Amino acid sequence: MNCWLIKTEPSTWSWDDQKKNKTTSWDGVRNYQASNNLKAMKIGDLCFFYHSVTGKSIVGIVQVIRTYYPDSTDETGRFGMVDVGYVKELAKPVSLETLKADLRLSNMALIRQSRLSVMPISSEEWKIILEYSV
DNA sequence: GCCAACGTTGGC
DNA sequence: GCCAACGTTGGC
Repeated sequence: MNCWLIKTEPSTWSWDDQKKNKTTSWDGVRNYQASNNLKAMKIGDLCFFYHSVTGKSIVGIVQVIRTYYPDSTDETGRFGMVDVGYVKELAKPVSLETLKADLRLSNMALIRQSRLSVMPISSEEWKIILEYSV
């Protein structure tokens, strides 16, 4: 199983929305690198749910429930999406500041490539981040 | 196929 | 609100 981190601006789609709706189509990705990451996701893969701009924290975990398929909101037909379902909320959100302060996480794409919206997370990184969330 | 101009993302 | 980083577009 692989682990991921997906970003969203709370004004567009927030953790509260996710909690209320349980599942959602992760549409709107318009970047090839991010889209390729979506394509590599498998059913059951876990994703950290990150609030960008407002919050700048990992707030919860979702799980892939449908693999890559065409994004109906993309007129060019170039990009796809996956469906994700609510798994759980972190007891404590993990802020970008916290992640940046831990040198073991300094290779994370979240830090090195701030504009990428879908990125893989190594199992070591996943574990470290989870420890901050309790 | 190069690159300038432009648009977008997201941290600060 | 600003701006750095970076992706995309389109003229040549």
